[in-house]
Parts: sequence; C-alpha cells; structure tokens
Amino acid sequence: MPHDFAAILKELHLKVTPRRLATLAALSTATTYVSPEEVHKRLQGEFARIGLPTVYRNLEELAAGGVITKVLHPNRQLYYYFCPNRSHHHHFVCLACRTVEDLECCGLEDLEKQVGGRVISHIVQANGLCQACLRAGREASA
Amino acid sequence: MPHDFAAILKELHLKVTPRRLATLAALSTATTYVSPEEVHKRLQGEFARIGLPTVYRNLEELAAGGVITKVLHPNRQLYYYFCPNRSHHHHFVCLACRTVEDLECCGLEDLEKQVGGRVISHIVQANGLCQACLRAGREASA
DNA sequence: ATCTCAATGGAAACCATTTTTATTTAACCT
DNA sequence: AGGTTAAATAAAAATGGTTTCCATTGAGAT
Repeated sequence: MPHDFAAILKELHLKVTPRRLATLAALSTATTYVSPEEVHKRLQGEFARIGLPTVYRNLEELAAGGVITKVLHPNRQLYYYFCPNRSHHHHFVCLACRTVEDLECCGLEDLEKQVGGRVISHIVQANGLCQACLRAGREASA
Repeated sequence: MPHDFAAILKELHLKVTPRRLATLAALSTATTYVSPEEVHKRLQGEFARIGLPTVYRNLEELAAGGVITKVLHPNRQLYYYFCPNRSHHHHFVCLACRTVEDLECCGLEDLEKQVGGRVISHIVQANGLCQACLRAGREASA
C-alpha cells in the first residue's frame, strides 16, 4: 500500500505542502540514506525554485516527528532515511553503498532504568560494510 | 594511582609531547565532557602558544586510540570525555551539567551477529538530564 | 650531537548548516 | 468561493566548528 504522506503531515501538525510531499516521496523511494544536499538536487527536478534551507528545515521536522530517521555518519554529516519499519529498532548502515539494515531493538531501554535522571534521546547505530560491499571489496567512503 | 599518560601515548605510537600530556591531564581531571574549544582555553593557561588545530588533532588521535571517548551532542558539536572505566560500556550524558554516567554494555554486540557484513564502529549513547539537574529544574542547554 | 619524521602554530579555507527577512501559500472560517 | 492568518518558503548572507596548508619546531633514535 502506498504511504499517505498527507495524512502523516497532518498528524504532525505540519501543513501539507508540495515540497514536503515531494520530500517524503523522495525519501521513501530512495533505497539508501541520503544527504540534504541530495534531496535538494532531486527536488530541483520537480520545482523550479527550491531552497536548501527549506530542505534542511523539512527534514529536521520530519525527523523530529519520527517519520524519518537520522543517520549519523562518521564523517559528521547528517543523512536521512525513510524506514518503513514502524516498530522501535535501530540501524546498521553501510558506509560504502549507504544501504540500511534494521537491527532488532537492543537492551538500551532496560539500561535506561540504570539512569537516575530522565533520558531525552538515545542513539544506537552500527556502521560498517554490508555483505555485498564486503564481498565486492568496496571501501567505506565519505 | 595516577595515570601514566606517557605510557599511554607510547602505546598508541604517539610522541610524548607536553601538549598531549597536558591534554590528557586536562581531560582526566575534568568532571564533565568538554569541547575542543574548552580544552584549548585551558591549555592556554599552560602554554604561551597553543593552536586550536593541535587540540583538535590530538583529541581526535586520542579518541581513535580509545583513550578518550567522543560525546555526540544533539547540538551536533563534538565533545570529549576521559572515562577511567576501561571495560566496554557506553554513556548517559547530562545535557545540562555535562556529567557522564556509565551504562553497562547493552546487547549491541549480539545484534552485530545479525549483520551480514562487517561492523566498523558503533554508537550507543543516551542523552538527558541527570537526577541532580532534574531535581534542580535545570534545562538541557546547547 | 645529529638526523629524521612527527608534531605544531598560524592563517586561511572549508562547507555543512542556520539565520534573516521579505514574500508566498496552505488552512481555516465564514 | 473569498478573506484572513499564521505557517512555509526563497534567496542571500552569515555562521562557526573543523580542517587544510605549509613553514617551523621538537621528540626520539642512532
């Protein structure tokens, strides 16, 4: 079934704009995690005018709403990934081909009980080379 | 027992320089995670000339060697922390007072077996407010 | 003491990301 | 449909943490 992006946006109390719909469409059809710059490039094929700050803002809002996931790359750039898996889990990301594999939720939630205070956010991510890239001898790239 | 910083540096095949020793001393006496900028400021009290790139380089090398830990702040800046706990574990960091609590190792290592490829690195970190800051009503700060 | 390569300072570059401000547009209410 | 309002956007510029470059200095081995 296709995703109802308009409904998703409404649920987040975000206005349903063509740019946001196109952003979601671009993310959801990508097979890898993508950079804001790349999203911007792709949207330039659809809109005569599309500003980079808009892309950054929308990606950030969508990530804050939990619709898309941030990928923290070792190169310190931020990437985004639309993960159809709606249950709580984390990711293994390939540093060569940028594909993403789901990792079933680890015990961090239990660990949070160790914490005396309040956990606001947590990051769990594994980086490496997927099997295909490993076999092909590809290298991690920036 | 005091840390033998010179020995640590030698083990990493890094030259034992006054700046590196002072960097380690600064990190190890800090009670919180600190920014490169802050390390630089502190070293300026010890050295007439100390360049910011040197601080960045040394912190990066020490982190690569596993002597200090990177803290990935939600504000996207990088901080460093000298953790005396030498066993594998992760951290809960307070976004208000910058203190760090150890989290006993979660199951990510097991999860890595799910991965078909090779895991090069992983991040596990919880962010929030420690109990003291929670009680004091302090807020997460940039 | 000398030699060699790593370490360093300073200035400049880099560049992803954010801010600013004026303009446009979606949403909501008649 | 038309009017209203606050959100969304574009464009340009600024921001600022981080890195690069290169000449100089210094640590460690012989």
